[in-house]
Amino acid sequence: MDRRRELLDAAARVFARKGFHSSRVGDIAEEAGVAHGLLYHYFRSKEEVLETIFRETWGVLVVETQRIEESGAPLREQLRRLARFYLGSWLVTPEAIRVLVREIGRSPDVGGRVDEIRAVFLGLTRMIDAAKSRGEVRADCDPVLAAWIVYGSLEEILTGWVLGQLPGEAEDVERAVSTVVDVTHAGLAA
Amino acid sequence: MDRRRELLDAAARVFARKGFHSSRVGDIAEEAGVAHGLLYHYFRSKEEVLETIFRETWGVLVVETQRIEESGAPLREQLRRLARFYLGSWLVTPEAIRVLVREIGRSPDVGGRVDEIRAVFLGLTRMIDAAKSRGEVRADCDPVLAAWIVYGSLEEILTGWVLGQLPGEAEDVERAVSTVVDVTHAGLAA
Amino acid sequence: MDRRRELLDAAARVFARKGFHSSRVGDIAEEAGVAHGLLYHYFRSKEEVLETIFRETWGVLVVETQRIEESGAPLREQLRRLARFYLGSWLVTPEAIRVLVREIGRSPDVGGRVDEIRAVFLGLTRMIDAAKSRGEVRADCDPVLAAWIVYGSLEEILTGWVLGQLPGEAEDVERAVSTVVDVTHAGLAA
Amino acid sequence: MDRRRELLDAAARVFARKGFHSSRVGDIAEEAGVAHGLLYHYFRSKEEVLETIFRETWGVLVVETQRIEESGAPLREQLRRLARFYLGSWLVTPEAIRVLVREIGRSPDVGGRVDEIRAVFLGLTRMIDAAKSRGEVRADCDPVLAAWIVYGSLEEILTGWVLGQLPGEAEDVERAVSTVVDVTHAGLAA
DNA sequence: GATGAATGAGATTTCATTCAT
DNA sequence: AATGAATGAAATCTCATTCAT
Repeated sequence: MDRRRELLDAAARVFARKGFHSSRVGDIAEEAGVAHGLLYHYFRSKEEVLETIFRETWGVLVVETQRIEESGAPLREQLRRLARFYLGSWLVTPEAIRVLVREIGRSPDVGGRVDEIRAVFLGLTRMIDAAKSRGEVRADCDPVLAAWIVYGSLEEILTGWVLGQLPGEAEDVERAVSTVVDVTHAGLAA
Repeated sequence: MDRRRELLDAAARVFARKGFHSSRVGDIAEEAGVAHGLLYHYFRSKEEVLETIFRETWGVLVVETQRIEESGAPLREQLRRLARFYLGSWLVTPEAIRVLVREIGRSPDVGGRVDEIRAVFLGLTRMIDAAKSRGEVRADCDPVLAAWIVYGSLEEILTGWVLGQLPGEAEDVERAVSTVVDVTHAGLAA
Repeated sequence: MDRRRELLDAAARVFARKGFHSSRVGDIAEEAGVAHGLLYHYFRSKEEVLETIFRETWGVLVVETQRIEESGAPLREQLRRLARFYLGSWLVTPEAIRVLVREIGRSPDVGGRVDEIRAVFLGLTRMIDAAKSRGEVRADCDPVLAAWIVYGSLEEILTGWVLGQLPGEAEDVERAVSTVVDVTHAGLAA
Repeated sequence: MDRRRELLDAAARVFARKGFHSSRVGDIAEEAGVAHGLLYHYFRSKEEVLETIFRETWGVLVVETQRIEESGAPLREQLRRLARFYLGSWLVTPEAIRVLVREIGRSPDVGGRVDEIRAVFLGLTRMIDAAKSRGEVRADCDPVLAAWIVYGSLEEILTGWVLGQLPGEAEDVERAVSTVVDVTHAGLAA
């Protein structure tokens, strides 16, 4: 009954399947089982649909990253929570994640989104920097590069799932969380 | 005088600037200083141009990965050479890298490209596995996931440069190589 | 208000005027007073428009031929009805006739159309053959060749009208019917 | 060695196979085994190639028709010679014939060719009219329509061969000649 | 004569978006 | 709210023709 919601979910599925540019507005409407004109009651454009998916999905991530940062837990614990949240979302909303991975941050017009993406990176960087101050991280480690490495590890595994190159069942997710945390933490640790 | 080459380079520049989908065939031709019809003398379609850029750029990476694998050097050394080659390509052919980073996995038919990508992953996986046999890597470490983590770290840093979010001058590249090698090797090491 | 119909009729007029290959999709749309994009709402391609005109026009001829065959009337009567229907269509839908006469066998894929054409030929052949059994037709006459001759006579006269080489007013049509029937029937008769 | 000849023959074959509009200049050149640019040494345009084939092939027909007319032979004999020449050419230059049948007289721009086509019709009409004066043809028979009927019979049989719908071996040709002559002569005879 | 790279007008087709119903 | 016919800008691709070599 919430047509807006249905359209968003349908769009996520379609974008996930074919990519944003190759997805027609008609495909989304068909997936949602409505006439394509209806999409324009709820969104100004196809672009806005993507934008909305991005903000909804990414927004949650931003909030959670902040929460983790503010917890002040040890880095290893923070990494675990971040990895669990990020990779775990694959099980909850795989399509939205797929869209994020494929379309966002790679698109030539990241434009308006860049700040929100940066927020996550900054949070992660600050976590690592703080851990460094606490002596949990090697002194010669650049927190900025480290943040990119951690994030890249997470994103690549998501990509593997997205592209069907890595097994992405529930137990695989748990194993991936452990591995990423083990490797990155050991890699950064003093 | 090698018009095919000129068109390919022009296309890389244009794709890098505006993305594949937003680039018109006319843009490529204009960049190359020829009539757009000529592009169809050398390529069957705009898609084939992208495909060619992809194969060319990725091809050298495949070859180099093989070479590194066959060298049988210690894992740390192998990682260093891989990181140096991969990240170093940013200084050599930034446009092609930009195109690769942006377009891989965004077109509806990643299909054709996946095989060559997989070749690199398999090589990396085998390197880590071999190192594990030699006792250089922790026993509880899954080489497949580890390969994805290493690759993800590299690609994310490239993405940072592509998006202008990370400084990507020559000295930054060298530092990035060191950091990635330090972190991933320490993360994997026994 | 039946836009599909309007487009079909407009296309017939345009094709009749300039031939299929020289007609642009825009010409058809303009003739129908709509935007050219609308044509693709109703047809998959310009080719499909021609195909549809062909099938519609030829379809009634197939049906009528069958009806005439099943009537079991004497050959002369059958020839008269066939000629009247076939040549008479020049007065009813001259544009469609023009298109048929001009385009049949000129496009690279006559293939799809050949079956329906054959149906008429087979019907005509069977009529002549049956008449032969009844002793109305000379024993040494090959019904297949005879059918081609009859059909050729009809089509050539239509061609004459299409090309403006033969007068094609209502009374000319009636005279043509008589002449074709007289000549072919006398030619075949025992 | 006569490149011009080779190109003309190649063009006839290609036009016959795919129709004039669907034939590319490159197809003709490839068929002739030369570079496509060479065609423009011998002909001003693709159109001129068709024009040339038309004139060469049709020219012979015009001359022969005249000769037959001037022979003053009985109508039956004239019809036989005409049919033999016209249908017989299928065995000699089937491609050229195919082109004539498919492209000429049906094309929306018969323009310049109309006079030469008319010449054959006029000749045939005069033959029938003369025969009528000699009492060989029914008094109520319109020679103009009769000429179109005769010509249509011949052309349709050629079309049958062209489209592969009628068997067109040497003996079939002879049979077709007899049948057409028998039918049309009996049809016209007093 | 012979080649084929180069041109560019022009045609088809797609598809996001609008809007009357 | 919901529909889908209608629009038209824009993009890809084709191919006859030219011309330097």
